[in-house]
Amino acid sequence: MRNDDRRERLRTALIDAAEATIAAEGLAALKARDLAKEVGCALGAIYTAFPDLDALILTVNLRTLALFERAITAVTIAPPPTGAASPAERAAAADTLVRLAVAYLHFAAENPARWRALFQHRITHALPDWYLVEQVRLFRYIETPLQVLRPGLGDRERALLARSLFSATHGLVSLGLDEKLMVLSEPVLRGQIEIVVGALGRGLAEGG
Amino acid sequence: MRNDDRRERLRTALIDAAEATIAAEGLAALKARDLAKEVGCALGAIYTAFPDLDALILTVNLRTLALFERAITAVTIAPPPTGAASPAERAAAADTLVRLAVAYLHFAAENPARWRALFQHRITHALPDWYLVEQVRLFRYIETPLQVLRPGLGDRERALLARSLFSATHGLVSLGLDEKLMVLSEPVLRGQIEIVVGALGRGLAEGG
DNA sequence: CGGGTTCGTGAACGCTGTTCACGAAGGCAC
DNA sequence: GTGCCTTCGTGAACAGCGTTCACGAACCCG
Repeated sequence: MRNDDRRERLRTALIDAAEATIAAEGLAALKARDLAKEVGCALGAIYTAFPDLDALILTVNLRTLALFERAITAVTIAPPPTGAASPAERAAAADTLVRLAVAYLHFAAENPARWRALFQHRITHALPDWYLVEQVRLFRYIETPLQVLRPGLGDRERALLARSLFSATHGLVSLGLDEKLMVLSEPVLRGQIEIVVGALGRGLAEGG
Repeated sequence: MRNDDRRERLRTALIDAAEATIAAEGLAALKARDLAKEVGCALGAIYTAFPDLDALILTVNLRTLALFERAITAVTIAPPPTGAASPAERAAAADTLVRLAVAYLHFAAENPARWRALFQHRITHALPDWYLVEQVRLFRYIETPLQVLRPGLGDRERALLARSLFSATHGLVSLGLDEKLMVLSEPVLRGQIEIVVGALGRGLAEGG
């Protein structure tokens, strides 16, 4: 249908424009009227492509997650071989955790507005499934080295610990870059992450 | 002066009403018109007592910080004696870090709306000095056990590490309680905090 | 009691996201 | 091609927000 084509064109045009605005000026600068003007459609047309601006923002955030994944695939390790890991393999796994955390910091520092939109955005409705699936998938990057470091953990415990490790790292990056509590330069913050995540890896490896 | 008295009455009435609203319904429910109706003043009168709602919110947040301090004084340890700490003292310091983190979680879980207002609030202007001073003061609760655990650290490094430890804990609590990433019950989250902060303490104590 | 100053008042402003009656445009039967 | 029906974008309008400001009341002082 010609109509569906136009709808799809409008959708992508809106996503592109919203992404550009968020990346350049932040989530707070995203206004419905500006958006309509940029893509050359009427104000109400936005709401034929998305139920509300929240849904549009969520779609932009999905793109950000895809961008982020491309940034961390470089520091990933292979899935663990069956059987006990050697001390060297354990050390490599701990090191991967640190590299992942540093990669997270680096992405946040390089794409501050995009990255902030991921969390600054306050949800009213429940998150859609396709967004949650993406989150779960990304956590595997943490679970893999964790499986080497703590092979005794069950699937649920490992998934939970992976989320906790991410949360801790996110706290470091979030408060370190945001001007609310402190503003740290990226090198200083990287040092802190290496210290904290490094200590975490050591502590997790030794503590039973 | 009679006028100054009324201004002061208005100020405290506004803070009280704002605090009650934030505690009961969250920061998003705080509206200028509702506030004026509750304290029985005109809409414009709010702006004779505070430059804008942000300043009022910040004052409420200061009260929250005071509340929080009362909640953590119970788990504090005495300032470290000069000289090297015994292994038992080091273990006690590591344990204090865990207890502080758990106390932070507990406070956040008990006062969710108040606590969220501390961070949900997006700043436009720079934070006022009296607010920053309060923040610095509260960080000493973390720095004290840290000084026992890592006596070799300089003042700046210790202050930085204290902020990093707080940031990591805040990440755990923030993402664990907020429904964005996951919703964990307080006991489960407490377990995660004990695991992560415990591992952090061990890793920091051993790693030079 | 008059005159000057100070202060609260609330209608109004500018901005927001979202809606909806309307008119234009597309598709279809004849 | 023509008439009709449906379908869809349009943008004025709505409800709500924080903030402002001319105005009138209330106060202080001589």
